[in-house]
Parts: sequence; C-alpha cells; structure tokens
Amino acid sequence: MSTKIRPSTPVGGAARIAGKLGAAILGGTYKPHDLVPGEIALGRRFGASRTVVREAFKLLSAKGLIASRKRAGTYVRAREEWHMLDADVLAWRLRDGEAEPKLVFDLMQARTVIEPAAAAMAARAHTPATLAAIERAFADMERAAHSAALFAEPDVRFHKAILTATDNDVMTAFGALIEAALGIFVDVATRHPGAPAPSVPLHGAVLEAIRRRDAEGAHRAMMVLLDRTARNVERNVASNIAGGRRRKPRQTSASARV
Amino acid sequence: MSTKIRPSTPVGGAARIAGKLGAAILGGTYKPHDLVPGEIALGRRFGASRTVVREAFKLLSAKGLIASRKRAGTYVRAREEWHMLDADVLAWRLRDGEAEPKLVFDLMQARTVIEPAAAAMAARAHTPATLAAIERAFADMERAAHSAALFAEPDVRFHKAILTATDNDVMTAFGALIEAALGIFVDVATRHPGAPAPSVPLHGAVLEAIRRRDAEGAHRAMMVLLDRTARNVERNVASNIAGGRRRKPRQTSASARV
DNA sequence: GAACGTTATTATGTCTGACATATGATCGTC
DNA sequence: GACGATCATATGTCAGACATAATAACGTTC
Repeated sequence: MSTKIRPSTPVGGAARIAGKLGAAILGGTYKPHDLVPGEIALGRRFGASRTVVREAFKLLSAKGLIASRKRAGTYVRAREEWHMLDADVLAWRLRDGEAEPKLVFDLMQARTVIEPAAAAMAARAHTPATLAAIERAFADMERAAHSAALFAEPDVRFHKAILTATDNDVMTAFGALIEAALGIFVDVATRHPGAPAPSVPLHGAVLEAIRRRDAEGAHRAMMVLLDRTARNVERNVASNIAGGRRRKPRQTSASARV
Repeated sequence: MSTKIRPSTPVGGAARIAGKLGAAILGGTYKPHDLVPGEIALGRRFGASRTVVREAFKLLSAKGLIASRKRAGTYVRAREEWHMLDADVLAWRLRDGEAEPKLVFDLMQARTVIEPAAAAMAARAHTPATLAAIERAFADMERAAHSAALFAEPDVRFHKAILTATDNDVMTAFGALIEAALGIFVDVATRHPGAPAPSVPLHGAVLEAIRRRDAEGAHRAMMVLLDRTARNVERNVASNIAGGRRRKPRQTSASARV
C-alpha cells in the first residue's frame, strides 16, 4: 500500500475522511468503545492536516458515532447512540451490497409500517400540487418501465411524493430513509434480470386510491405493493447469500484499511 | 423556562455554538437560502476562533442544516434537506414549549403509526431480557404515578424498551424521536395539574398483551394509550395557544440574537 | 452603450506551529 | 499494598498564513 503524499482526488477534505471513517465504523473495523486513531495519525494516513481530521470528527460526532475525551482519545460510541435513521449512517451500513440481510429485512418491515399509513394520510390530505407530484413521478415510471436502471429514480420520487403529500413533517422526513433503502434495493435488483414493468400497475393502484381520496384503499394498495417488493428483496438477498457471496471478506482496494 | 432538552453531544466550544446557531435556524432567524454570518464574524460574536466556528459548522452541516460555497459564504439549506428525524434538530424545533402546534400534532400522528405496530412486533419478538426491561420501566412508572415530574423518565424508558423489544434496528432507532417528542409533552403536562396515575393501567394493558405475546391486543392497547395521550396533548396545546401564548414572539435572553 | 474578457476582491478551505487543559499513567512515599 | 504527587499525552483552542474559487468591479472592444 503506497503512501500517497497528496490524495489523488482533491475532493472533499473533511467529508471524504468522514466517509471513509464512518464506513469503517459501520463496517466493524472500529467497534464501540474502541479508540479510533489519533488526529495526527489519521492526518498522516489521509494526507491531511489535523484541522481537517478534526472537522471530519465533528461530522461523525454529529451523527452520534464518535465522541472524544481529553487524553483518552476519540472513541466509537455505543451502538444505541448511533443515529441509525441518518441517511449517511444508513448508506454506510448498506454500502456495496454486502449489507447484513437482517438490516434489509428490518428496513422492509419498517416500510410496511410507515408507507401504508402514509398512503392513507396522503389520500386524506393531498392538495392539487402534491397530487400532481405523485402523478408526474408515476408517469415517468411508466415511461421507464423497460429498464431497471432508469426506473429507480422516478420510483424513489413516487414514494417520497406520497410522504410529502401527507402534509406531516415527520412523515415527510422518512423520505430520506426510504431513499437510502431503495438505493440498496435497486442495486440488488439491477444485478438480477427482469424489467420492473410488473410493479407499475401496483403503483398505479396506489395512485388511483389516493386520487379518489380512498384512504382505506390506498393503505391496502400500498400494502400489496410492499408485499411484492418484500418478496423480491427476500429472493434476491437470499440468492446473494447462497450463491453470489465471495468466500473471503471483500477488500475494496480503495477503502480497505479505513 | 424549565425543561432543558439534553443535547446528545456534550456542550462546550463548537457544540455550544452549533446549539445556538441551530436553534436560530430552526427558529427562523436565518431562513433557507439566507447566508449565516461569516466565520470570523461569528467567531467574534461568540468569543471563539475561526477554527471552532468551522467545527460548529460541520456539526450543523452533518444534520443537513447548512452548506458552504467558496466566496459565497455559508447558507441555510432548503428545508427539505434538514434531517428532521435527528434528535437535536427536533429538540431545536420544540425548544421551550413554543413549538408550533402543527409539529406537535404531526409527532403524535407519527407515534400512532409507529408505536402500535412496534407493540405488536414486540409481542412477537420479545426475549426475556427485553421483556424484563419493559417490566422494570413499568414498575418504576407505578412507583412514580403520583408525580408528573418523576413519571417522565420511566415513561420514556417504557416506550423505548418496547421499540427495542421489536428486535428491529430501524424501529429501535425511533427511540430518539419518541424521546424528543415526550420531552416536550412532559414539559406541557407538568404545567398542568393532575397526576399521571390514570395512564398507568393503560400502560399496564400494553405490557400485559406483550407479555402474553398477543400482537393484536398489544396493537389495540397501544392505540388506546396514544388516543388518551393525544387528547391530553391537544387540550394542553390548545389552551397554550388560547391563553398562555405571549403576544410578541419570545426573545430568550440567551439565544435571542445569534 | 452593450457585450465581453480581465483583474480584484472576498469568504471558505487548508496548513502550520504553538500553547492550554484535563486525565490516565507513572512513580514515590508511607 | 494504598495513596498522593508528578508526568506524559491526546484533545481543545488559538493565531496567522497561503490556496482556491466564485463573484464583483473594471476596462476594453465593437
């Protein structure tokens, strides 16, 4: 491993370091109560000054991942303190398709709690503007139904638009969660054959129910949609474990050591 | 005014400045797309160096509140980018009992979506250890039933213990949300007469259903409990608006200007 | 006078070196 | 072996400097 004096990509000082360190913590390289390397040591490793490393630490401590004590150093906080609903934290956990299957299931289960309720609320509370956003997303999904890659973006937009249409700030905030979750699902899905076309009518049913302000129906339709998604995910994640898994733990060249 | 909302990160230096600035942003002093004062200006205002102000900025940018562009300065990001589920962000919004009533209602509505489902999941998934945690919290609630102030802590612990007992990481993460939400409710409740005793049996019913692994019953019992809570909150918040509200927007001496 | 290229300005981004501070570790004394 | 004073160390804070990029101001050209 060559010691780069200058990082090849001058992008994002503190954010870059925080990303690597955060992924390392979520990936288990540094476990709770472990000390992370000192500010100067990390500075050398990343070719950055102590100032920048400290700023990276602040980015992570704002997400509950680390804390510092004088003389003792900077350590990883207890797992319960981590802000698991933070989009970055979630992304670091889900990174590179090696996500623990348990987390993927937990996410799907949380979605089946939140999204049907959100669809029902949206059916009651939508305005012309928020309904139009859902309709636009759905139209784009129909147009992209032939390609899993193109389908992803309007799909996320559709689900977020429903959350927004609830007119509930807290519900709307779940959008970041859904976005991170769908990010990994899409990743899995694109590795498997089959266009997303079959799920289009299921989305359409949700939209229809919302449009006619049928809260009960929207709840049911979203439930059906998520059931299908859950089965898909389950199959893909399962096959990912059974067949596609590498024997050795993956060592990404770039982010191997932190 | 009373209730100190305990920040998740120890205050001092950067955290102190971030707290003031964050509250100012959430309080509307700086609106989206506004520039916050420059690093040197803020440093002067808080009697701190540029370094510390920059670290405070990183704490806030990790929560999606601000971002910086060279030459242009540091600005408040669009409201949709804010990490509303972050405990600190929520605390800043709920600060000092003047929370917008809409947010309080939104939080209650979100609770009625999440917590009954969580209770059902807990009924299915609890282990001896996680059930014991719920039972301990309930026992402490019974002992504190005579005092609204003493009741708060075990009450929060009870609801968090149920989330933990779901054995679902995402659900467990909602604990921080509930904690922040209950923090404000307690604040409101303690300003009004009446011991929390009546809610004890409602909590007990939830515990009982979970203990006998009756998911359906746990769901129903939690719904009943939250219904009562919602009515309480509604009455208190309403009276707060009608009578207790100050005519002028409050100017807390400490965090007025920032 | 309007369009356009050049220069100057400015706030953030980064680095360096220094000192302050608290606390765990070490050592010495009883 | 217990206890208190001392030392070492990693974080906390500061000041000053230069780099960088994006905007503002300026001046030239047509």
